[in-house]
Amino acid sequence: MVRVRFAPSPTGPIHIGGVRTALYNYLYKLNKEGEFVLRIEDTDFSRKVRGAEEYIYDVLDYYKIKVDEGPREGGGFGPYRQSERRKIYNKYINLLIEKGLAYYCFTSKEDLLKAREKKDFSYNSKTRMKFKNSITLDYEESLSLIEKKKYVVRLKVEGNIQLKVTDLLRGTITVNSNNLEDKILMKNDGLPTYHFANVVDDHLMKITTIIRGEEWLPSLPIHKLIYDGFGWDMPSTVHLPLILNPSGSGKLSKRDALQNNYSIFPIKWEELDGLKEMGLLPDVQLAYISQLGSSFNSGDVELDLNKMSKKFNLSTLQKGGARFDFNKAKSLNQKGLSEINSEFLMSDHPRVFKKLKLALPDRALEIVDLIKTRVTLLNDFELELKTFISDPLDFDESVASRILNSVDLVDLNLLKICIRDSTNDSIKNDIYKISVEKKLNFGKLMQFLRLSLVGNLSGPDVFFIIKMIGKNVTLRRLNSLLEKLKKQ
RNA sequence: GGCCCGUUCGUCUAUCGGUUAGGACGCCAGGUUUUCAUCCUGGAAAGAGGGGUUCGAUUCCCCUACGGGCUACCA
Repeated sequence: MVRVRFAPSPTGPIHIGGVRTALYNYLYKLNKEGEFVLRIEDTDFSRKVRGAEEYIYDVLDYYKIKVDEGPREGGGFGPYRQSERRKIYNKYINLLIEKGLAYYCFTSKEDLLKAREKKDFSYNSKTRMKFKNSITLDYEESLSLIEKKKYVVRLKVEGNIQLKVTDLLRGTITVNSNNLEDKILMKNDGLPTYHFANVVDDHLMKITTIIRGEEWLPSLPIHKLIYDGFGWDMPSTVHLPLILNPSGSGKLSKRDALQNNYSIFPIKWEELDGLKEMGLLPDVQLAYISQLGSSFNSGDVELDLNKMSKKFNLSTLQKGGARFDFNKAKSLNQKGLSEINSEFLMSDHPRVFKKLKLALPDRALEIVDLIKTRVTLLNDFELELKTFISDPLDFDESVASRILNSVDLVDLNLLKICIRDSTNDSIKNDIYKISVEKKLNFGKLMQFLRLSLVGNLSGPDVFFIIKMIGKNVTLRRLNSLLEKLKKQ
């Protein structure tokens, strides 16, 4: 049974890098018919942000990623918030200390800071003898310091050992333990650091495959040492390439997004708009994100999670970092919108279509059916739909004068009669007939008609608009423009 | 600085020793259309550099360069 986990820390809104990690874990779980665990890694009290855990759940809900076990769902391996697992960590850290694989360290933060002023300082097998810890101090002294609770627990890393770790994506990596530190496992506040909590939890929660970001790769040897210390098997790991800023310089950042008018967040966080607010469909977001760092969903892009999971395969993963490209996401959105069922679209996004439904309840569906092929973002509907909801407020004057240069205002009045006396199906022919009879430019007549209906020269098919808004409204708009021009 | 991971069109990617190095987005040109958009057709566009190994390297190895990550009592 494959068990995967998504283990974010609630230190702020998760961004699409986190979403991709969640997505790949979820797809892998679906593909292998396994289980998906959500674990909240909240061991850093000072960085904890209110609402961040709710945001994680909101985002998973939004994308329809279903959690099998987690803080809200429960499960047989809880609690699923690390802050609620202190007892467990205490038990296991003691085990490690008893085995002589970890030790108490009494060096203050200040002394540590001082030691770091020396270049290339590392707290390791060579330097640990220079500090106060349960290895250098005698038993009595250590005990009294431990009782004062002013200690951390460090992993005892033996020097000069060639360590081998294997990553499913990156193969075997060899590191000499001289390059490793005696990492802190338990902090002064009695909570574990990431390295320790992570290993203990993944083992206890029976995680079989760890899929996470590449930023964790350097600490893999430390984790390996902890697993070995306990005599536990290490889960398989996959370290995903990072998602980079569009410019390619560095990890995805909020600042870059803000400056370049895109978003790295799924949904609104405080004042920050997410991709949702920018008008991207959730499944399009996911499909796009799925392409960053892998090829399983390129070509005929799959938007459905279940179908996506059928294609998902670890062997399609890429090793190099991938830049985020908002324009490509937009293009995918345009395709997604043109293919989506209009009824679903309207019921999923009621706010976008509220005014239209009010104005033309019987025709809204038909209008959306057409307009959805013309827009890129959900937000574009507002502009495109305006024509069907209300009369244009003003007209492009330069276009009007250009038309009047070649067609007389009196002749333009013929359009009114034409529309009044025609049926929906015959309008086009009738206008064409007039243009021939009166030797008028058909194109110019059309331009004028469009100008009166829309206010400028772009927009959907004129006759579609007329059919939707009806003859009365059409004549009203036509009249309004004619009157306006007559006065000039 | 040290350690680790990477590097194919501008971008996301295909290629698992022999290909005219393929696709997608973007870009350019043309076509369809009453306009804009869509849509269709075509085009320009890539193996970081240098050494090996091999009959043959984008593919395997080494070096260099460049990029990224880590280097907290943060995750």
